[in-house]
Parts: sequence; C-alpha cells; structure tokens
Amino acid sequence: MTSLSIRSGQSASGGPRRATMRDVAALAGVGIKTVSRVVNGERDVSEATAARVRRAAEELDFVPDLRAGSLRRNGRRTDTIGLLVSSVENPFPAAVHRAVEDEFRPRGLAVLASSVDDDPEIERARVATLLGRRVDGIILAPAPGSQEYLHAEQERGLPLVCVDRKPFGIEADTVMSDNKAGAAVAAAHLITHGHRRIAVFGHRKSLQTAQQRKAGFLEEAGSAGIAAAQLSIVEDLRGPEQAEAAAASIFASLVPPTAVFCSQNLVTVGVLRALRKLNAHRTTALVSFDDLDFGELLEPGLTAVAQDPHAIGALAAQRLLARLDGEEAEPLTTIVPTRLIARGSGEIPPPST
Amino acid sequence: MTSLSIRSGQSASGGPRRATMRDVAALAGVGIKTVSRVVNGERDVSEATAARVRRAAEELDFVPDLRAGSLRRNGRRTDTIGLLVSSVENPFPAAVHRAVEDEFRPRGLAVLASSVDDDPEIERARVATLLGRRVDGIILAPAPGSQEYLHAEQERGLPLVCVDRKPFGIEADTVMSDNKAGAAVAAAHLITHGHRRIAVFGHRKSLQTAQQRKAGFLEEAGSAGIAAAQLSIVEDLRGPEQAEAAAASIFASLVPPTAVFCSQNLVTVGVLRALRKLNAHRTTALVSFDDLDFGELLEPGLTAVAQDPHAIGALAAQRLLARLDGEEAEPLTTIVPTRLIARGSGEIPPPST
DNA sequence: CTGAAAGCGCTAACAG
DNA sequence: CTGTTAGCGCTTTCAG
Repeated sequence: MTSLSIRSGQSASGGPRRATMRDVAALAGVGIKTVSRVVNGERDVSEATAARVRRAAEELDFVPDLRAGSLRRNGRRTDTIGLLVSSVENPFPAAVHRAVEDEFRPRGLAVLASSVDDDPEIERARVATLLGRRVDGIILAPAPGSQEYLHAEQERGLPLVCVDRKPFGIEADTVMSDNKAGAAVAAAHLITHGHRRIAVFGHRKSLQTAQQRKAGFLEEAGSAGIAAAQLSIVEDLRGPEQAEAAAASIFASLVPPTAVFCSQNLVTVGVLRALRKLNAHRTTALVSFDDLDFGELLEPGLTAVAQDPHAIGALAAQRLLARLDGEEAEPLTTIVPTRLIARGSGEIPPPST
Repeated sequence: MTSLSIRSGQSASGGPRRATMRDVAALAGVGIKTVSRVVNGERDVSEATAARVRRAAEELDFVPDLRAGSLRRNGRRTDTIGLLVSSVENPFPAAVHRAVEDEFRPRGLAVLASSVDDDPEIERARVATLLGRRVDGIILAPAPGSQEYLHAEQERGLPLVCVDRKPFGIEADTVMSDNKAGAAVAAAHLITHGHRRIAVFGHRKSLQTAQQRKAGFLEEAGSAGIAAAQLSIVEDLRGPEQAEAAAASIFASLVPPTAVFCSQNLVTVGVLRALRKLNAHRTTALVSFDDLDFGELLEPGLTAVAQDPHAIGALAAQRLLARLDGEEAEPLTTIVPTRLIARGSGEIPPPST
C-alpha cells in the first residue's frame, strides 16, 4: 500500500508530482497553448489533435490549476466568492449558505464560508483572508459596528452584498427580512386574540434586527392603544439562558403578562423553558420571531413569524451575480416578506378572569 | 457617491487597480524582495526600512495575493482546505463545519465548503472543483458508492480525512460516531424498560450509518432474547414524510409495538408526527439516534442517542493538520462515543395490559 | 489551425 | 541587510 515512490516534492507527501499543462503538451506532442485551447474549450483546434490532447490529459490525471489561470486571465477572476455569516452552524445562516451555494454552482463558483460571531474585529480579519485569496465578491451578514473599511474595496470594484442586515457606513446591495412588518403582524395577532398585558423579549440590542423587530411590535401595539409603558420589555438577551432567567422572573410575578413576543429563536427557546417550568406554557400565548426547526412538534405548536432564509440567500447570490456581470446601478435593498405560521401557541386566549 | 474614476481594469468595475508588491516597493523606495520580507515577517530587515515599507503598504491598501504567493512558495500551499458534506444546511454537518473552521483558523486555513447531497456524482464534481483550486487537503463525508477515484490523489500526497462514515475502496483517516454501540445502548434502554415489541425505523439503507445502527440494535436485542423476526423493521426511509407514513401504518395495527427506535433525526420527526396524530406519543416509548435541536422542549422530552459533531469536526481537522505536517502513519480510524440522553420519551413503560 | 514569447504577482535562490 | 534574476502554471498576444 504505502509504496514510497520517488519523492520529488518538498513536503512529506509522496507520489509523482501533479501533471502540468506542459506535461500534457509533451505527451500529446503539441504546444502548450494548444492544450490550453482544448482544456478551455476554445474552438479552432482540429478534432484530431484535440482528441490526442484529451487522451494525454486523461492519462496524466491532469487538473488545470485555477490559481495560475486566474492570475493571468482577463478579469483575474478566481471563481470563488466569500460568505461571512454569524455562524455557519446556526440554522438561519446555514440555510442562506445552502441557497447561495445552489445559486452559484451552475456558474462554477465555489464559496469560502466563515463565521464571524457578530464580532466586528473578527469580521475584518475574515474579510482580509478573503481579499488575500482574491475572491470575486463577498456576501456578508454585517456584524455590529461600521463596514466603512470596505468602501475602498467597493471602489476598487469588489462586489459586496449584505444579507440579514444593512451595512453601516457604506452602501451595498442588501437582502433582508421585513423585520418591522413581521413583528407588527405578531403584535396584531396577539392583540386580536385579546391580549393587552404582553411581554416583549428582545435579542442582542446592537443588532439591527432586534431594533427593527422591537420597533415594529411597539408601533403596532401603540396604534392598538397599548403604550410601551404597559408592556414588559426586556432587551439585549444574549442566549437561551439569559432569556430563561428573564422570563422566569417576569412570569413569576403576581400579575404576569398573558402573552409573550420573542424576537429571536434562541430567546424563544429560553422563554419556552421558563414557561414550562412554571407550567404556564399552555396558558400563556407566545409568538416567536424566527421559527424553530420542528415547531409543529411542540405542545402547543409554536406560532412563529417565519423568515425565508433560502429566498434571502438566493436573492443575495443573484444580486452578486448581476454585479459580477457588470451591473452598475445604485445599491438595491430587497425586502423579503415573512409569514406568520399559527400552530397553537399564539392563539391561546388570555385567562377569562 | 458613484464617482466614475478612471477605468483601467477590464470588467465593468471601476476604481484604481489593486496595489501590488511592486507598487509598494516603488513607493517605499526599496526592492520588491524587501517588501516580500516585511510582509512575510522574515527578519533581517532593518526596522527603519521595515517601517517605510509598512507605511507604503498601508497607504496603498496593499493586500498580498495569496494565489501568486502559493504558486511559487515551497510546498505550493494554498492554505485552503475543502469540506464536503451531505448538506451545509443540516445541523449535523453544519456543526462539523463550525468545529473544523475553529480548528483551522489559528493556522490561517480557510475552508471551501460544499454540499454533496449524498450523491456520488456530485461528490466527484465537487472534488474536481477543489482540486482545481489546489486545496491543501479535503475533509469528506463520503457519499454512497466508491471513493476509489481518490486513490491517485492520495498517492500524489493529498491529505484526505473522512467524517461520519468510512470511505469505500480506499483507506483514509476517518472520524465517526460509534453507531453500533450507540444503537445497542438504545436497544438496551428500551428493553430494560420492559419493551419487547419494538419497531425499528431505519434511514437510507445505502448509508453505512443506517446499516451500523440497525446492526447494533438487532444484536443487542438478540442477546436479550428478542429475535429480529419479532421486531417491526422498516428500512430505507428517505425523509420525514416516508417515516410518518410507515409509522402511521405500523402503529395503527391491532397490536402495535410498545416502543420505537429511530435511526436518524429526520426519521424521528416523521415518527413523532405520526404518533401525535394517533395520540400515542405519551404511551409509546421512543428513542432517537441523533438528537433534535430542542428535544427537551417536546412532551415527553425526547430520549436520544446524541452524537458529538463538534468533536468529530475538531478531531478530523486535527487529523488533517497532522497529515499536512507530514505525518506518515497508517490511516487511523477514530471512533467518537455517543451519549444517551434520557428525557422522558424513552422511559415510558409498556402498557400494563 | 498552431506555437513561441511575454508576463500575471509573488517567492526561491543567489548574489552583493 | 538588500536587490537581482529566474520561474511557479497558466493565459495573453502575436506571429506563423
């Protein structure tokens, strides 16, 4: 198995070195440029020589080096784009990732994906990594803080599309959910079902999505005659644990809210845990912004304002492709609608005290 | 805003072209090699010139071109690795992805991630894409079918590490869950709780994990005196819908099983739906291989054999790093233990008829 | 239809 | 300590 053939390479790895175009040319008895023509499907090569070249390439397991090619090729394209999200592991960004991938694949574009953890410094570092690899464009879920540092790159012609939130300090194509409207729908839903004493649990305050969802909810509540002061509002919850603690304290009070709105899925998880411990989950209405993966399996089923991450990813990728193809229009913001899915938790009426 | 400065480039994008090392050298008044030294942190450059170079680089927004560098550098490393999983969107691969990323980041390695949808042809196409970009190594969740086509690449020195399942037709470092043992634990758990009439729902048969989990379960059942013939076994379920249909039919029978084992999370989801529709979810014991994201929120809580995707990803990445560093040992298979999490559904006793 | 020469941006190998 | 020359593997340009 481990036959130690001649080492010509530098590192510890063995085997013959990878064939180059020159090798193929030599074996086929043609010039290197002819190989290039065949490999790139340029015409004006006689079928006879083309066949010889293909056989030689096959024989040698030739795989053209895209690095070298892109270095000289018109446009210097690497056919690689960068995707920067909060975490490749979270369901929302992961779905965006998949949609982006599917949109790019037919064009032969590969994607360098990386997690930023909503940290501005990490974002800059990851961007640097992408620029060094000369990606053709970047799809970015902006972290809190400014993206102004990207302005020079945009001027230099780097296509940039933002997803989930708008960038700060620059302009760029952006594809995002209709956070405000979605939250307003959630508010209207709870109010319609008779609730007026409502708790609002918000996620990380520095994120635009948190601000917009809160604003959307409060506005709708306000126009229904419920002032912000009448609501129990908790903000800046960083995860399920914090959300659970906050909910535990609020719902243990003497006159607890009859309904909750959670602005993000992780917050929802925490709140659900708290409600279950208090055995209040069947009597307290709950609407979640962001669906949970199997929200229909909960009891009651989770009523959620669902986003459409696939649509967001696909639209962002299409925007990037358009820019790559030379579109010069003003930056465009695309708002993707949300959808309220009523499955039970949001339709619980207030106690008929 | 959209100031159309001088176009020197080729594509539609404007702006001054990106600075090269030569530009930096010229501005700093030094040779290009000196810039190279400073940029790469080689010593033997006077602090004075180094400072001048750095200032010039800063001034020009210089970002070294890693493509060009890697083309000539010893080892020709691109500092990029490929990750091929069933889908970047599924929770399990997504968690592996994150762990891999975290392990590579400190070394400056970027990751090209791509979905293969468990299709052998797609796998080959994605591998080709990676080879063309000259990745330093590949982490692969093998699709059904043979990976023999990778043998030549391995000989040529391409480090390959498999995750989740073993490759077929070649040998390679592999990191995977202890499927058999995990399934055996599930069987023992149900049997201990008094069940003998058990349904076994398996996922896609061509996947190793399905075979191993089924085998592990049956063996354990066998040694407890339960023959396979006494079990209701359904195999090759491709998704929640199929699983739901299968479960609906089996549990509607006159003498339904008192317990279920599901070999994969998507199967679990389908079975749970079916049980709920039959209102049998509180009386039928269920153990799932693969946890659901919020299994603790179900009622009863989901008893699951949980895998450790982060550990799998991290270990796979470490294996790859070791190979990149020249380790020449025989391919190593690392088995990651699973953990049974009892949350209620698996502890339901059989009806005391 | 085909090939030789130049050069992409950088690093290796040598000079000074 | 610093610079010059070649050359990575490919595409361009321009001659045959």
